[in-house]
Amino acid sequence: MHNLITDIKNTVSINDSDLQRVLDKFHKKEYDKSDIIPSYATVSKHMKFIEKGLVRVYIIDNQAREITIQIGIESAWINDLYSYLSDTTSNIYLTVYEPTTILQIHKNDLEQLYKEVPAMESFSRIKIQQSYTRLYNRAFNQLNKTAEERYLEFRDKYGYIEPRVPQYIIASYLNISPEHLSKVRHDLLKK
Amino acid sequence: MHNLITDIKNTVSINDSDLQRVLDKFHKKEYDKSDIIPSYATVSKHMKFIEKGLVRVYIIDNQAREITIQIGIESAWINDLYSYLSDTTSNIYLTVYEPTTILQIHKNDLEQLYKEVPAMESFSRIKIQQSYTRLYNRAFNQLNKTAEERYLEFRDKYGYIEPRVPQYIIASYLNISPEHLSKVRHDLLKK
DNA sequence: CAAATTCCTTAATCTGTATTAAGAAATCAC
DNA sequence: GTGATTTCTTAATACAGATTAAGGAATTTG
Repeated sequence: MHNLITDIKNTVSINDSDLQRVLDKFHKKEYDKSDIIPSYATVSKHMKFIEKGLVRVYIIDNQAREITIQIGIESAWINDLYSYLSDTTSNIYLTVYEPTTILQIHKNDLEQLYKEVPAMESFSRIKIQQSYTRLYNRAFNQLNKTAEERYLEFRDKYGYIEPRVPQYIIASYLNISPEHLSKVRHDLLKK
Repeated sequence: MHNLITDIKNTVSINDSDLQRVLDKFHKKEYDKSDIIPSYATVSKHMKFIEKGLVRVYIIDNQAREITIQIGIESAWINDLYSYLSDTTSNIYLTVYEPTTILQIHKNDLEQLYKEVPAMESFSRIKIQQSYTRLYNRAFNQLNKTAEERYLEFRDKYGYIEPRVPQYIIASYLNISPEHLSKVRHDLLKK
């Protein structure tokens, strides 16, 4: 649980006994490459932390195209926060691209912890804020950028993820066709 | 403060003395049509509630185009939540389209209230969650829709706002050119 | 290691929406 | 109410990126 402990300690200050109480509520789940983590059509009831591995979060739009929302690796939280927060059915798919260890906590347990360990209420608020700001950046900073600019920004921020997933998944994260990403990369080489 | 009281009571349960304590921390600001509410290049320190009126929230992109993020009317919260949450300088402009009454609370006062009035911590969490889900919907549900579909969805959800602002502002909210919105509307009439 | 499958590239064509331009309609200010 | 300003419409042209198609490269599987 090394990465989880680091993540909590980096986010809030918490003493060791409280931390232990929190960790006790997490459950480990192991997945293999190509596994699907159940999410679609269910109501999300867990906050999920990637202790190790790589998971893609995506939706399928009304033209049957996959749009990648997040490519999560070690120390990322993945979840359909929308479903989790609003108790609605999830539209999100989660698939595993590397052997992956998930540590997850049930919403009920987390909400119980808010009462027992005040730092955790803070923790959740901060995590939701981070999700908000990340989504905001993605939605608006990329609204006025070309495919090439978006790709360069992605490489800049998340370049270390690039070699770990097929290129068409990067394309679907950038919301461009795989063919166009291929062209963008080709054109960049000539510059 | 009628709309604010209603909004708080609709969001959390709170007794009258606590409510009064909360209301005491809000300050009233009046603006006229065409006024600019200071925001750009400052760090947002207030949660702002529109008691009455209409305010447009927008950014200016790197091609000097305005992109409308939110068109807020009575009972809407408007803010650069990104700036407010992350203590960074705001990129957002706020302009007033009708005589407007804003009720605002300072971040310090609100955080103080979290300690004195627990319902307010809940209140903030719920409001941030709502912002998140709204942004999510806008970012992803509209990603795979044509301009026409987005316009129809807008009219469906926020049609009552349409007559209160110029059409080119709706266009910039939908992220299309005013000319194209004009065409979309024209084509819809023929259907 | 061969065959199958998945992934990537190239190139031609197509499409939705932007841009430019200009005039018409509506609204505002004196 | 008239002129000035703002907003909306129409239409021609331009362009970023999608789609389609097909072949090549890489990776996986038996």
